[in-house]
Amino acid sequence: MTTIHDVARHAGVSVATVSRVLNNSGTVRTDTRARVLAVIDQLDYHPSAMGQSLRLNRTRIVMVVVPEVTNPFVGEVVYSMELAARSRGYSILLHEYHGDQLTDLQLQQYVSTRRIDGLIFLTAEAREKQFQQLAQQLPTILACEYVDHWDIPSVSIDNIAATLDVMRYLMGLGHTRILLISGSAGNVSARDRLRGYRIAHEQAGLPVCEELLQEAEPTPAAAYATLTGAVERGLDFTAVFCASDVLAIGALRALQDKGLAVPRDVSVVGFDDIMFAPFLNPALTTVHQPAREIGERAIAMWLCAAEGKAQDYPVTVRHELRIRDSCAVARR
Amino acid sequence: MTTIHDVARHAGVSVATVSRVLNNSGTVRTDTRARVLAVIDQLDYHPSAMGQSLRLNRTRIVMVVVPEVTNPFVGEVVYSMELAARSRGYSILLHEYHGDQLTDLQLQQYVSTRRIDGLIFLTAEAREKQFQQLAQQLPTILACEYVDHWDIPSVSIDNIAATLDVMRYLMGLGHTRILLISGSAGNVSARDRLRGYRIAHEQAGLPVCEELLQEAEPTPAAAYATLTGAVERGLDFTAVFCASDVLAIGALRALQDKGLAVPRDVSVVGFDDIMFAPFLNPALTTVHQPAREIGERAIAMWLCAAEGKAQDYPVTVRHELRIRDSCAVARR
DNA sequence: CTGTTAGCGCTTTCAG
DNA sequence: CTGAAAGCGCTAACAG
Repeated sequence: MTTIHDVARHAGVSVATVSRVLNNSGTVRTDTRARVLAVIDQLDYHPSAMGQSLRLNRTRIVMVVVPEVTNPFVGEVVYSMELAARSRGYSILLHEYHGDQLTDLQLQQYVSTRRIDGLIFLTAEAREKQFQQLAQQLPTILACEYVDHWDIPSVSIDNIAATLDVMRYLMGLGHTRILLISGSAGNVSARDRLRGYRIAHEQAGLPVCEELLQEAEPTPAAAYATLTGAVERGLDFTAVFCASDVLAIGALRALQDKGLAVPRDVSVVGFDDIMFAPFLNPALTTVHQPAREIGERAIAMWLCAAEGKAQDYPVTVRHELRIRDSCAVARR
Repeated sequence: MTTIHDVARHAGVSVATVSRVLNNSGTVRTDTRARVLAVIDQLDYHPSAMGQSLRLNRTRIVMVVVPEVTNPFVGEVVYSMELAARSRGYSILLHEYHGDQLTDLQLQQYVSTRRIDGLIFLTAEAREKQFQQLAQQLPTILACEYVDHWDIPSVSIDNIAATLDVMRYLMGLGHTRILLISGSAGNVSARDRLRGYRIAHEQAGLPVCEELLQEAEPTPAAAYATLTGAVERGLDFTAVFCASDVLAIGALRALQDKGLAVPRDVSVVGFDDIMFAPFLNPALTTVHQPAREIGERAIAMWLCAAEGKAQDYPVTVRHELRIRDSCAVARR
């Protein structure tokens, strides 16, 4: 392993000088610099990240805390974060989070041992307290969600407005009994989508029927089970609004298996617009979230926060209801 | 920031002693240990990861190189790797790889600057040379793929056997003109699936019709375009075998949009068995890969390699053809 | 059983 | 413009 000392010795200069040419800091005579550069090249020298980290007290690693990489929407956001971070010399440490205490502890460990320079949360989850505590210790950004009473930089769509778009669209088609399948309640997005659901009913002067509010684990299988159960119980509804496309895929199938045609008998709307949405059968009407943009903005905002610069937040990016083939006029 | 020196001072011992109790190394008198532990607790001391890294020359970070986190199958593998790694005190640094020179360079940088302890490749891609070079420098595992002429620990299903299963199933249903949509050619899995395709034809005494061999980017949209084009050109086939479920989703839709019913007119088979496969319409017949198991085994194997222990490889895990509703007897 | 000490590889102040 | 030296936080060899 060749170190800065080897380079210094071979070039006949001190390590300080090598460091200067490495970092373009201080002043180095042109010919000295050339000599050092030549040796660096010849020895194929690369400065040790650990040495630098210890000295500078930063790792150039930011941890991305996600609820489920397996969800293509999350994957897309993480993907763009990785590219954006890398292009700025940072790396992404991936961390799955499912709201358990052990993970809380592990997260705090990462922070305490200074293994990471900062955090980006893709989920604010139920454990807001824990997250707030972490956010106090390191630069932190919230992506995909927004929490009113928490003063932290965030980038997301307006989840409530998006839900209202969906609800108004559905109500415009004559639907009044809309089944909501949301993710677990701790999730802010789920909360916002529920909130939007209620507001829409209020605005339309319609009562919210609590039995139409269903929760499911974030898998198609769970949504399938939930919806199958609802149909079997004879629950009365003409449309289903799923808090994510992942859920919608299970919902679509459950309805079809129960002999209900989509959209003829029941309309279905998803959320996220994952890459599969337009190719489902029927093509899924859903809320498009600019995943790539969210990822890139989150990284940019994190960098900004890490440099201690002031910035405006929350940042709200544009969503869009993509109308495809899974909704029709209510027949009842 | 509290350091080991603070702890030592407060406990009235030397840093060596603190280090000993921290690492359970050497011998420490019970009461001394208790005193040190108390101070650690009181000061809420956590050893600096950077200090340890520099000293021990390891980061406890392993880089996972993936072709596309956005693919749910890949997501699932990465997910299980993250959990498995974490439970052993390691973290996952995510790195998207698309076969470009810049990324090759960045990967080498990570290795040269000793930012990571090792590598796990989810793709062997075209750039085998580059990967082999990296593998020489750090403990490396290949997951999901197997390369005959490359002596490296790997864990994967038997891609050729799996393809043969698919082909025999399809041929058993009377299909002789089977369209193959594979990912980009550099990909080993794609190569194996193509190889299996050819072997099956040979065994059946059927000629391989080159025009039935199609390539597509790994997105449903690309598969959709490819297949739509094939149908429009009047290409004659009764079944489509997709090298991944992601492709199959696009294929399914393309056929339906062209007025071809699946499976009545055309049969479709996917690969991977992502969580959406059973919920598609029709439910997709596909090859199940044990994603979780692959991820866990890969981490275990990496650890083994990192400790310099000998191990048997390649490890072949079980695949399974999951027959669902997207295939039927050929009508021509 | 415990302390002293020498680094791991790097950056940066301070002198010159 | 350059070098000497201190020190980031830690572990481990060595001495006692």
